[in-house]
Order: sequence, then structure tokens, then C-alpha cells
Amino acid sequence: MPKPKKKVNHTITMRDVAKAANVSQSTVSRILAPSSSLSKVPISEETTKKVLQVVKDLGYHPNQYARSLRGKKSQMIGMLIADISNPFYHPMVRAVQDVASQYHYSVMIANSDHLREKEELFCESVIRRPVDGAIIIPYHLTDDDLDNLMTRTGMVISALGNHIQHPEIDVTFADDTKASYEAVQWLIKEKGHQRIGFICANMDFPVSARRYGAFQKAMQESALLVPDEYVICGDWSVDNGRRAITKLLQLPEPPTAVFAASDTIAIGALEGAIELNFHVPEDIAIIGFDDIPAAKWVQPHLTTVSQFPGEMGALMAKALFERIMGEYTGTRRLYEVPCKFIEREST
Amino acid sequence: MPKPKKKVNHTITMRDVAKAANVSQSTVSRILAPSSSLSKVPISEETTKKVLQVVKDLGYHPNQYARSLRGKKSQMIGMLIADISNPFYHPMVRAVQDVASQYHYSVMIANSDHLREKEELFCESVIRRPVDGAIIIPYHLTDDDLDNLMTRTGMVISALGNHIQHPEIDVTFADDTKASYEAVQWLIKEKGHQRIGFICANMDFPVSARRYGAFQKAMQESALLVPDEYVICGDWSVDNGRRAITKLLQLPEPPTAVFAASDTIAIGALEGAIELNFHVPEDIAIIGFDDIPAAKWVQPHLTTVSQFPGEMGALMAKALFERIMGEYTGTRRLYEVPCKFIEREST
DNA sequence: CTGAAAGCGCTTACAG
DNA sequence: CTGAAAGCGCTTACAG
Repeated sequence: MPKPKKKVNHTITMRDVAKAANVSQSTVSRILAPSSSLSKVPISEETTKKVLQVVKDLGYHPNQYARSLRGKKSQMIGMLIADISNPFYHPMVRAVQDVASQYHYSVMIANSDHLREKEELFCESVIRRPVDGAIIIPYHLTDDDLDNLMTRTGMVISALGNHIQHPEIDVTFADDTKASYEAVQWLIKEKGHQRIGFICANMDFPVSARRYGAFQKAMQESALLVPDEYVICGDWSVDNGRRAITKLLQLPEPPTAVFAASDTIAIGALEGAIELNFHVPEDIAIIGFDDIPAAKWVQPHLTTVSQFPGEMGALMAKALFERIMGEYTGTRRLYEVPCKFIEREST
Repeated sequence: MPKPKKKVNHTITMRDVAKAANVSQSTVSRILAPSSSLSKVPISEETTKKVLQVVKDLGYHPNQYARSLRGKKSQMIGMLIADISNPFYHPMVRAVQDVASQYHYSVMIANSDHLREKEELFCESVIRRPVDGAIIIPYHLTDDDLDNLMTRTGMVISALGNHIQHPEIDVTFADDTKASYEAVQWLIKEKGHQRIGFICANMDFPVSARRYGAFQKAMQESALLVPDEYVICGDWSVDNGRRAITKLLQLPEPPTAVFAASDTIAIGALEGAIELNFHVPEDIAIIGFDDIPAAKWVQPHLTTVSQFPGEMGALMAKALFERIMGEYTGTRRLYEVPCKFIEREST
């Protein structure tokens, strides 16, 4: 255990390195600058070697705040997600962090909780502490908001969700509309269901609305009626699924299948149905969405639609860094990541 | 859709505000500085009002890099965890983020993956970009490493795990040794098990070693023998649990109960056992550790030990901010968070 | 109560 | 190939 020594706390600066190596600060800077390799200014190999040795001996690390202030690069990206506790985001966050660390970038993560207020807070915080780029999953933020952010800070943006139309923002999105449509169609055609319910979060979420639209389209194409009581909105929680299924199963004429807009909702529905002594899938079939790890841990294993958030995260990050590094400067690119239907035991 | 306008990108600075309000930059700074409320220097109410109005009109936000460079505060904390994809950390990360945002602080998260190399990378990155404090879950980092970090950057640290002994680092820890001991004892005394296996990650993890020690202690006190084959180490994954249980159940004399050092391992064990047509808990009882959400989704619902990572995160963050704010400056504080045994159906 | 000035640790034209 | 100097946007003694 180290004994409490007084804090000398003499920060080692570039000047110290320069002094110790008998060169000017400019020279040290040129050698250490991230752009030094591509720099026009050549440095003698001898000097470089000497300086690098001193840097190592002193354990010097350049102060990033000074760099950010003086130069334009912050070596940091921001990431705005809804909620770090949502399992859907984990592979995505992890993928982004991994790509970032390849570039020696740090990631600052903020949660919006789907609240406009917190999304705006994020914008403010990247204005105060400009980042080189941001990966954003916008719910309330509009193209104009993002445009404002970009012109104001000069940062580049990579977004999730094809409701973003800004000409300079790369967009990655899951083809969940098609996947939802096909899943419902599968319930009808392959499994012979006629009465199908739909449980989702609030329709304010583009996601909810998209999947609801797809659900309705599939039903209508088979000339199937969806009574109002068959559609229940709430939030993304397990509890919402449990409450919803309880309501549905107590209907005079309950549905024989349910399409849930997320696995957490579906798992709640599964639990609720079992608690009410219904058999899944015999009495009631359940389809989820996302394929979170727990989907294959529950009994019966959940039929669901896999979304590849890790892949989406990697795509967003790659697109972002291509722009940050100046490797791409054109108009927006669209990355569609197909979903995959996974039949398990709950249907 | 906003049309591509050329980037004027004139950063609004404090000088702009000063000019517009007809005061000096110093005055603007005094009014906006985070410490302004407690500042010794008084400002006339009129000036304050005028400046604040201009700030609002211009949409000015102070540049945090300049602040960090000039002053000592960065308005940012670092957080080092093993892996953001591990469900155990989610409530903890979330709690930390929530406390931080109350103080208008941002959180920079880094994953160590339990790798010394990545833990050192974290240290380097907070030297380059000094934060006011850090929440660290150290595996390889020693008291000396942390001491070095503190004296070098002046930051304060709050850590998880009572293997950290540094006199100035507040430590939060779960009482998992006692909880493990009691869980195993419960299997013996209440459930009458004599042959109990133990599955964990690598013994290099203090966590593995602690829980293994507690397991052995409980067994020995009941004069129960633990054959070497009953103890299987690997990693924290579901797969490890599945592989381990397969080995255990194929032993000539398999255990009748298994204590898994994490829920993910336990869930793998559960799946593996069921795949081999064993009944849980009749043929083999399984106890996990952590109480991740999925513990109550699997069938049979997993008996486990709850760990309250959210509470631990909140405690660590609170302790940290007390030091950052200068409200506490004394020697290290210890926060022991008791675990809670949760009997469900897998035992 | 307010302002002029120095300086935080860097990068980058400008000179040589 | 290298150095002296200006300046990024702030905060904070130092003066008044």
C-alpha cells in the first residue's frame, strides 16, 4: 500500500520533453502530432529517435484538451442511444467502441430515454465539448436539429433509422418493416392463424409505427380483420407484455397469436400467458423481435426476428470514421441490414 | 430537408458575448463559471441579467476544452468496466450515468475485457484527457497503478472490489463471499445435497477465487469432500456453463447440485442439463449468481444470489462526486452492499 | 463591482 | 530540417 505522499503533481508537458531532448517544442509537436506521418514537414531520423526516447523515459502523454482546443480534432466521438440497459443496444455499443478504439478514439455515451429533453441535452453537450463525430439514434431530433449540430460544430454524423434524410448523414437501418410483414404473413399462411394481436410501445416511436403498419398490411392482404382491442400499446418493458397479454386473453374472443414489437414485450407476454395457464404455442402463439440473448433461454424458446445490432453498430462506426478520416466526403450513404426470421418454439 | 449550405462554422465565443453585452470577457466568465455561485467576486444583478440574456440570444455554450485546459475541472468522469455487453454492469453503468448527469458531468466508458493491456490503455487515456474522477473495476491494476494515476492527474477514484486497499480510494464491494458461503450451506443443510459441483471463470479473477473459497469453506465445515473433477473453470459465458455441466453429468458419480459463479454460467448449465434429459432440480439442482433479468425468464426459474449492481453504481458515483465536489477529503470509505439469496425453482 | 493581461499546453503558419 | 511566435477559448490573479 503506497503511503500518502504529497501531490507534487507536476504535469509533464511538451516543453519538458523539448528541454530534455534539446530541441524546440515545435519539433516535439511535429513528431508526436497524429498527422505527423502524412505531414509535409520532414524531420531527421536522428531527432525523431531522440525525442521518442525522451517521451518514453519521461512517460509523457500529450494533453488532449490542448490539442482539441488548438487543432480541430478531439479524438472522441459521441454516441446517443435510448438506454444502455436495453439489451438491444449492447452489441451495437460494443461494436462502436471496438471500431473507435482501433482509431484510438474514445466514446462518450449518453442515454436519451426517448426524451426530447435528453436528446437536446446531448446536442448541447457536444457543442460544449465538440467531438469529431457522433453516432445518433434519433427519436425526436429532426434533420434540421442535426444539420444545426453539424454546421455549428463541424462534426460528422452517422445515424440509425431511415427517417433521417439529411443529405450528409449516413444512415444505417434494419429492414424491420419487411421482416415484420413477413413474420405476420408466416403466422397466417404457414400456421393458419386468423386472429392475431399486436403489442408494441407507444406509436410515437417510429419503430412502433413501422411494425404496426407492416402488421396491418399483412393482415389486410389476407382480408383479416383486426379489432381495436387486439392492438395494445405501452412501452418496451416486460411488464407491458404481461399486462397486454392478460387483457388479450381475457377478451371474449381472444387472438390465437400475438406479434410483439420487441423480445422484452414478448417475454412478458409469454410469462403472462403461462401464469394464466395458457399453453404456448398451442393456445397462443407468440413472436418477438430483436433476438436478445434471453430469447433462447426462455421456455418455450421464443420465435423472433433477429436484428444484428452489432453489425449495425459496426457499419455506423465505419461510415463515421471514413468521414472523420476524410476518406469519404460525398453525400449520404444508406446501409440496409436485413433482419432474419428465427423460428423456435413459441409459435 | 435542409439544403447543403456552406459551413460558415463561426464558433460563438465568450468574446462575442462580451462584445454584444458591452462588458469584458472576464465579467462574462465570472457569470458563467461553474463556481460563480460560490465565487468571492460579486457581480451586479443588472450586468448578470444582461449577459445571461445575450448568452441565450446567441445560443452560446462555453467551450469545455478551453475550460479544462485553463481550469482544473473537466466536467467528465471515466468509467472502466470489463465489458459493456455483460448484463451485470448495466444497472451499474446506468446508475453512474444518472448520478453524473445530475452534476452535469459526462461519462466516458471503456471496456477492459479483463485484459491488463486494456486497463493500462484506460490509464493512458485519462492521463491524456484528465478527468475529475474515475470509477474503476480493477482486475489487474494494483494500488500502485491507481496511486500513480491519482498523483499524476490529480483525479479521485472510486473502485469496486475490496482487494483495493489504497488509503484514498473509496471502495464499494458486494458481500459475495458470505453470500456464496450461505448459498452452499443452504444446499447442504436445507436441501440435503452432499455432492456439489462448482463452475466458475478463471481463478485469476478475484471474484472466482473468492466464491470458490467460500464454496470450499462451506463444504469442509460439513466435512464434505470435493473431488477435483467437481470444480470446473472457464469463462463467464453461457457456453462455459453448458460445457461444464456436460462434463459433470457424465462423471461416474455426478454431483446432485451445482453452484455456478454467475447467472450466465448457470443458464448454460441449465440448458446443458435439460438437453441431456436431466430434470432440474430433481436430478441436478443449480444455483447462479447475479440475478440478471433473464434469471427469472428461464425455466425453471433460476435460484440465484442477487447483487444490486445498480445500488453499487450509485454508491460509487456518490462517493466519487463527494470527493470531486470537495465535500469529503478524508481517508477511504468502505461500502459493503449485502447480497440477497433468492430461492426460485432450480433448486 | 469591473477590466486588462497572463497563461493553461498544444499546433501551425511564418521564417530561416 | 528546425525554431520563435501567435493563438485556440477560456479562468484567474492583479489592479483599479
